[in-house]
Parts: sequence; structure tokens; C-alpha cells
Amino acid sequence: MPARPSSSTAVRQRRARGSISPKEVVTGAIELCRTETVDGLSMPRLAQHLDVGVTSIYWYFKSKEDLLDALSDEAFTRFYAQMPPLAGRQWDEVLREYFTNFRTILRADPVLCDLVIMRGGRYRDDTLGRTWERIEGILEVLVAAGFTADEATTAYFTLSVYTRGCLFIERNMRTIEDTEGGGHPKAHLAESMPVLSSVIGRYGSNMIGDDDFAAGVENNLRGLRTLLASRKPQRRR
Amino acid sequence: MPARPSSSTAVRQRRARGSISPKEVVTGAIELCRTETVDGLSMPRLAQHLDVGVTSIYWYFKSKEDLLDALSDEAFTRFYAQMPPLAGRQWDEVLREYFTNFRTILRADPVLCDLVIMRGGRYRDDTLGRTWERIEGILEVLVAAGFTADEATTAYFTLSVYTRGCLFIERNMRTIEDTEGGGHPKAHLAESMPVLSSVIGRYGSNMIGDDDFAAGVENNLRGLRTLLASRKPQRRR
DNA sequence: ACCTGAACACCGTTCAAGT
DNA sequence: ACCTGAACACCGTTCAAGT
Repeated sequence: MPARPSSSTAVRQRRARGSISPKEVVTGAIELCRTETVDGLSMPRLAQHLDVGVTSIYWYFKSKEDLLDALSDEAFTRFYAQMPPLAGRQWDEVLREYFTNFRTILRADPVLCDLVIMRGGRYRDDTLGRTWERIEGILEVLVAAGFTADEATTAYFTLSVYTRGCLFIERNMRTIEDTEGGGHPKAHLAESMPVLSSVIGRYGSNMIGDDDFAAGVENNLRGLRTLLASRKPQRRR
Repeated sequence: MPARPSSSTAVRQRRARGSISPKEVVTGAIELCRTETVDGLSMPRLAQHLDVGVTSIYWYFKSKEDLLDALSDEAFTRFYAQMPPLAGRQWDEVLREYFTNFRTILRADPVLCDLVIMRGGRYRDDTLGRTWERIEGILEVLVAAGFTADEATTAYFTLSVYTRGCLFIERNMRTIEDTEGGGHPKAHLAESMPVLSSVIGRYGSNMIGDDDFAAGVENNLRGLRTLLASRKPQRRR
């Protein structure tokens, strides 16, 4: 009785010489992460998923770490491909649009979020270059609006850190809630705390909502606007 | 020849009945993390460090996850013990002091940072209560200064997310640089980018400096100040 | 040059005991 | 009640082959 090709107990047939490509491994790995999360990815299961010997992967990637770097790079590329071009007439609109898109896209795709945000990852030079181009574009808008190069850079990084911080914390809380039973509000802990009690409805287990994120961005924009105004020619006084 | 007590090859003597305490396990684990990082902690090595059978740990903690939760809780307690009481006369001083201390303390202790920030961790109710008290204190300062409860809460969380985001990103970059060879500036990538080129010295591989963090906090405070002023009785006009 | 299974050292966890 | 080693299924990686 000849072994059926994809039977679970069948002995895998040896792959032909050029039949495995690094691209295929990366794509398959990201595909598999969709089912098993990035942290849960294992070399044996990936090999099985790709219908390849475990050790074959090591021909293209010298370690799991190395493979994960490639995954991050690919994830980053896919992420940036989804980012719409800079939009907005005013500098503050540009920032708002950019970081709102940034968060929306990564929140919608946990695998990209895990690879791009949670994992640092060393990127290839061209990936890095593409990012920097985008950043440069934003900085130039800010400089044109009257900020110094330093102020523009600080502004960008502040909002970037804030946005990535949001994604990080939210992702962290989600994994905790998934493991643990649902989030009890624990409002009783705030019994003797008047201010916290009055807002505890909004901050139950529902992590960082769109409104909260937006409010944080707006506060930063307000700060930047004030900074800019303080150096513009004062009108009266 | 009688086995020497702590010889590397000696068979460990059976521990007496009450000689292991959960507290001891937690303390020993955090101690060990100082040498092997939190991610590198393993049950067998912890057992060896504690001079205890591996499986004995499972009598007090039903899983490694469970133990890590206890570690996070302990780390959180130690962290909060280091936080000085709220200081500052003005609400903005209070916020600045608080988040600066927050960052300074956790940056100085990678193990606490890993347990408190990088790992979410479910906390015990009393740990949570102590945190909330501190938050309530800050919110009350803000409300007394004229913010609504909602505004105060948003302000707190925005700065909290920003600060934790800083710690997260910095910790992430540090681990990458530790694995990889030192950070090459890669300035050549920014050749055709005038603004980025002009600031690339400040943002080489030196992650988020004290100045950058402070600038982000100040920008948020400026935003809050403007928000508050916009609702105070307008003087002229 | 490319693909592979066997083998190794390690991990978290369970189970059936010992005291 | 508390402590334990043996055993299990899994992991990442190496090595010595096969083609």
C-alpha cells in the first residue's frame, strides 16, 4: 500500500533541490503565527506547516532569532505598505492622521503588531531607509510650519513613543485577559477614592479606547501648538 | 567518603518539612533573575539555586506563569516602596516629579522593569489597591487645580502610557544591542534627508535620553496648561 | 549546493511515590 | 502535609550524512 502524500502518519517525501526559498519560509511562518501567535511559533511546527525537514530551515536562517528578524522585516514592510501617504493640510492634521493610522493598522493585525512593536528586530537597510523617508517627510512638514529640527524630532518621537506605548500596553493586557478569566471591574477597591470611583466605568477592563488615545494625541498637539505660538511674533502686548 | 554538602556532584539532601516558603522562592527567583534575566529564568535552574527539588516549587506555584505573577507582584511592591511620596506645589510639578521618579527607578533596575513593565502580570488586590491610592492622590491634585475628573484621568493615563512606552522601547533596544554587535549609526541612509541628517547625532543608537523624555513630559504639561487656561475666566478680550 | 533524520541538552509539567 | 525523582512531550540546535 503506497503512502498517501499528505496523510498524517505518512513519511514525508524528500523535497527537490531548489524547492525551498527563504521567502516561502517567511510567508509560511507569518501564516502560521496567525494560528499560534508569534510567541508560540516553534521550528518543528513550522517545518511541519511548510512540509519540510526541521533542519532545512537552518540552511536559510542560522537560528530562530535570525528567522524572527526576517519575519519582523517582512511585517514591517507589509505594515508600511498599508500606511496611506501623508495627508492633511496643517502640520497638526498630518501628525494626527499619521499616528491614528499607525495605531489603527497595527491594532487590526495582532501578528504585525507582535512583530513590529513587541519585538524590536534588526531591520535590513532598505527597510530602515523607507521608514526614515517617511519620518523625514513628517519632520519637513513640521520645520516648514516653524519648528526647529530638534523640536520637530522631539515632537515626532514623543508621539511615536506614545502610540507604540498604547499598542504595547493594550497587547499586553489582551494576552493577560485571554489567559485569565474575564476582567472583573474590582470597583470595590476604589470605594474610598472619590475621583477614581467617578470614572471607573470608563476604565474597567476595556483597555485604551479610541477616545483615550485621541485625547492623548490632542494633548500633545495642543502642547506643540502652544510652543509654536510662543515664538511667533507676538501681536499685542 | 561522605558527600560534601554543596559539592556540585553531591546528591542533594532532602529538605525538611517546613523548610520551603513561597516567600523564599520568590526572593530567590528575583535574585536569580539578576544573573539570568527574567526571560532566561528556568524552573530547573531556580530549583538548583534554591537547593530544592524542581517539583517542590510546584507545590507552592501551580505553574511557571503563576510564579511569574508572584514575582511581578513582589517587584511591583518593591518598586512602589522606592517611589517617594507625591512632591511639588503645583499640579504640573507633581506630575513631572512623579513620572520622572517612575522612569528613573525602573531604568535603574532592569529586573523590576522586566517584571513590572514588560510583563503585564495579574496583581493581588492589595497591590492593586496601593497603586490606585497613589493614582487617586494625583487625580485629586489635578481636580483641585480645576480639571474635571475625566480630564484628570486622561492626563494621568496619557503620561503613564508615555512613560511606560519609553521604558518598553528602551528595554527592547537594549536587548537587541546586547545580542547584536554595537549600534552603527547608519547615517549614510539619511544622506538625502536634510532634517534627519541634521539631528542624527542626537539619535544614533543612544535610545531615549533623559532630555528626550523630559521634553515629551513638558510637551504634555504644556498641553494640559493650555487646556486649563482655556476654561479659566478670560481676563481681557 | 541543498535537504535531511538522529541525537543532544534543555525546558515545563505530571505522577506516583516517599517521609 | 510537604518534598521528591523518574518520566513525558516538547523545544532549539548540531552533526554527519544523504542526494
